[in-house]
Amino acid sequence: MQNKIKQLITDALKNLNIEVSEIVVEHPADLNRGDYSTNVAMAVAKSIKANPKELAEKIITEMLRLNLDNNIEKMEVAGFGFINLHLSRKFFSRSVEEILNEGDGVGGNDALKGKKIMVEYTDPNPFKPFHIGHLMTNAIGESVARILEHSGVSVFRANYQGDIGLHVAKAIYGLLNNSKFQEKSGSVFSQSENIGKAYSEGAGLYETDEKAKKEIDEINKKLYDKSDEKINEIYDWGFKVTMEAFEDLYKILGTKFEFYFLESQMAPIGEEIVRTNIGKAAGPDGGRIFEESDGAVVFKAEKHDSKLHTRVFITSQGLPTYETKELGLTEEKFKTVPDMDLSIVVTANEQMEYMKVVAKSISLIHPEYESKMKHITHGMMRLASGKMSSRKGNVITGESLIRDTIALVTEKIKDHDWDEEKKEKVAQHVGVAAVKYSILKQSTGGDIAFDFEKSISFEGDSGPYLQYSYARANSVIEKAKKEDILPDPHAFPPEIFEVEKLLYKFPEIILRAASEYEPHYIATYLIELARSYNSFYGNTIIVDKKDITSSYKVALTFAFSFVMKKGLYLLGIEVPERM
RNA sequence: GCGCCUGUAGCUCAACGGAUAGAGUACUCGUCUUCGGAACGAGUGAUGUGGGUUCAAUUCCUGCCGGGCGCACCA
Repeated sequence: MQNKIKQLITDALKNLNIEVSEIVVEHPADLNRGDYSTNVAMAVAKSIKANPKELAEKIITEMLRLNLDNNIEKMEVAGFGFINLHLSRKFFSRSVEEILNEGDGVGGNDALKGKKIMVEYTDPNPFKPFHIGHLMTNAIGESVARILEHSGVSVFRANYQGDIGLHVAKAIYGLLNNSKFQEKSGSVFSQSENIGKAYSEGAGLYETDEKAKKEIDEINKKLYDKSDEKINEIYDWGFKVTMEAFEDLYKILGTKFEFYFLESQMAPIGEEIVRTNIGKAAGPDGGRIFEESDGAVVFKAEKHDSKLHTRVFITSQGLPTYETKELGLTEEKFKTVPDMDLSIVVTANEQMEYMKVVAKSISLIHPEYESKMKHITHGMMRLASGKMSSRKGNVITGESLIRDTIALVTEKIKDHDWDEEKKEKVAQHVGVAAVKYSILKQSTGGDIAFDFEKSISFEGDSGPYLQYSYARANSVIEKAKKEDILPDPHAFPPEIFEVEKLLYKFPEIILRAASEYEPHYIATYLIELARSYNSFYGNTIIVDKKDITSSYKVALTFAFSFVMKKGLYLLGIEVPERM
């Protein structure tokens, strides 16, 4: 529709002998102003020395003459010279019909059809707790993946695990130091929780206790060369348990990864790349890629871009750093998926600067990858009471947050007349929705202020509110079935409901979310949509045998439920039929 | 110090350079005869600050003030 309007404006301007380089057609913020608006009159008024309002009138007259389409009801001049277009009743009923025909494919597009994109996200480390940052990364990554898929992309979900390094040694020290953490009788969840505690203890002692620090460094070496039977045994158990616990969580969260990359395996690949590129000249000024400095192998990125800085890739002790592993990972990714169009990595923004340096080094070695790497960063969870730190003991793990929220929902629905299995499922879906929505409702970049009571809401601007609206529409549909009222998009009443003015915008919202990698456009759209449906519901009797337009209202309800279900799916949220 | 990000109602967040800056929450009042009150309706309340560009600036540029992150052998 937008393109049709643009064409109409272009033709009108042509007939008036007015040249415009770019025509902007957008939706007015206020639905009452119209469905589309354009600012062309104001944009060109000055250059052709015309009064914007008069010019707008002229353009409208010309557009009316050219308009043979019955989609546009009327056009008018408003404000300083905006041209507002109102779409016709027929247009809206047709768009409702279209949604009903599309069914599950609603809102989809093939803008990126055939593209292969890998999305790496979540990245929790074995032996460490699954914290809130992982939850944020997971929610954003999963949603971006789904949005891309709905735009025709073949998405490959990847997860990168730090299976080796000092953090593992710290956890193992904690486990050795305190054998109660090695209790193997409980669930995978409680075992991994204990390992998380062991890690915290080890990490704390590493900072404060000289003796412990020495021992941990010792364990770290043994881990690398696998020389200690006992440590190997604990490692194997701990790795398995924490990874299984992550999988349990992924099931609840609705994520399934195709690829798992392990740091320990990326290290030698990256090291090989670094070593073969030491001393090689690169870049316009002939700066080197990697060079030796103080016994370490470094990349002086500032030589290539003044905003970047030097980073160590191989330490003076000969150990590869995270940068090197990332280098190996990137190359491995492009090998794993041949002809990949884009490799996306989602992480917290504290890694932004260092990723730029790594990306620079990669693009010097593989110039063809430069435009195929994309780093999406999100903010940190801020706690009302100050920053989270494991030493202060105020860390809320992502795992416990999810489970606490689900428990809250369970309490809420405990009196429902359902079997336990259904209660558990609904509680999970609603709990996950509450958490995910609170993360996805705002644009990715910024920090999220976290307050359990306030952030995890079930009312108003919340995930459960959206699910509730869906469940409610579902009840309406069931009642219509009982009364034998079939949906009919042609039996429309003269008035146009607000829901309809939002429903047809769904595809363009998805397109925008996909092109900017921003799930929040969908979240804010769904809230607006749910609000309009609830308002419609409150002011209208939808299922009413005496009303000949009832079948249209039922059709509208179907359309709403299709869009809501798909929209929530794109956010990684399931919809319960009842709640 | 340098670089990147950021500053919008009391609080948590929106606004592709456009019109009267939108929601939620909190607070006040109202809706409970239809199909689910996790709801609906109404009210109170905001662009950190000084310049600049533009027909038009929360948005772009710039000075200042405040917050976050990063800046060599951690990840």
